[in-house]
Amino acid sequence: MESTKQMENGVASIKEEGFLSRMALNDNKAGMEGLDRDKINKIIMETSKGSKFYENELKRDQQVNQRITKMMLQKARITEQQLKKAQAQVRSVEKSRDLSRVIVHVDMDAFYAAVEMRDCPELKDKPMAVGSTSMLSTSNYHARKYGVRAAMPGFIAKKLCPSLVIVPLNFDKYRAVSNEIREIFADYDPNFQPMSLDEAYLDFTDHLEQRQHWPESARTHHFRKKAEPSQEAVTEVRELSPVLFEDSPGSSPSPVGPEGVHAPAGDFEVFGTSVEEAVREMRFRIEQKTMLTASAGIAPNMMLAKVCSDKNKPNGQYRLPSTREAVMDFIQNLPVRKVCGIGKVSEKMLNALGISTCSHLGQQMALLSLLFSETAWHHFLEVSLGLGSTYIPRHEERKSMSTERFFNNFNSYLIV
DNA sequence: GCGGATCAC
DNA sequence: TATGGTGATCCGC
Repeated sequence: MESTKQMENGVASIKEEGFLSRMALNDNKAGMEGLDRDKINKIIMETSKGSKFYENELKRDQQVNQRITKMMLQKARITEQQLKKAQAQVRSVEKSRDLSRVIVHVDMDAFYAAVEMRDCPELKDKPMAVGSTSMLSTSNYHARKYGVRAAMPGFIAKKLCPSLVIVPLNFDKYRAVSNEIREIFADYDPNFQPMSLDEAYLDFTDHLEQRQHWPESARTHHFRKKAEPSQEAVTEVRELSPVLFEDSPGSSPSPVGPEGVHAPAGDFEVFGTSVEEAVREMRFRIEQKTMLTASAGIAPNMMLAKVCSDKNKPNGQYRLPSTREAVMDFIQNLPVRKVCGIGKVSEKMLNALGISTCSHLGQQMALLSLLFSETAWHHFLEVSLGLGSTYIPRHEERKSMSTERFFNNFNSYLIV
């Protein structure tokens, strides 16, 4: 489904079919819809050709191709016994499904770029990226329209978008903002797990239980006040927030439901007691405190929450209901590449077997048990069933995670 | 165990 | 001119 058309365009005289999957623009992330990928990839390839980097990538791609060839040879035989074993495992893993937790993944929108835009309003209208001529960390929406994105070298980005402004990294500033948002995270889950400066997993379960008994006053939050409060304070403040994307979906409109959720009437807003309201409240507080927006995903486990947080990015949220049906529906057409832990190489190997979505994964478990390691296979199995971790380790526990995982895996062997 | 590969940020 | 730096895990030796 990928690059044959591009190859015909003479982008490269490379025999290897999938080399572009390594080099080319990665549209796995948000904000890349509807741009001229062929043209962008052509520039990327032409600029890269002949460089040390290019040769190295070529070599590594050939190694992957060898792995695939080897794998295809093994594909030949599959025993009845292996098929039975696969089915037994599916049943035992299914029994471990836990839908009782509410896991949230939060992710700041274009974090570094958004911080720089906030602090330098002239940048708002310009295509801009944070990093250097060698490497960009992130870019704003305007730059993304040109194909400029994270992990792209700045000098290639300049070819794609000559007017691009590159702002150097300002880690102290990002750390300070990160501390601000982490204070808010802690109100919802004191054991939240930060993944980086701008991203975290939270377990909302306990918060939600308490929240049911909270009075409105505890769920009321104010808009940021200006130093000299004018009548237009609220709207003025809203304009301060950096506009990241033109087609931002925005927060899901607060449903005026049985809880009586109201649109903001004055300089404050009352949030309801549902998960969605709690997460909306958290994002509201982040925006009021930092003038930056965040996106969030709500799901019964970490793997799903992460995928969900990408769904309505930027400045949006998505909730996946905690039922087996909803989860399986959601998984059905989900590309395997979207799943945390499945990267470029795994994707390419799975594609070689005709597997591109999670439902394909489920259909091919017997085959995969023959071609992949026990741990990789087990991971694929969980993904195909929409399973993931429901336990978020606290900071201190992270170091002992390796033994933790060992025991979990070990136990699942014993069950079979 | 150790080095190489993969993955995520 | 020029394609990150780091930490974690897994795999095969």
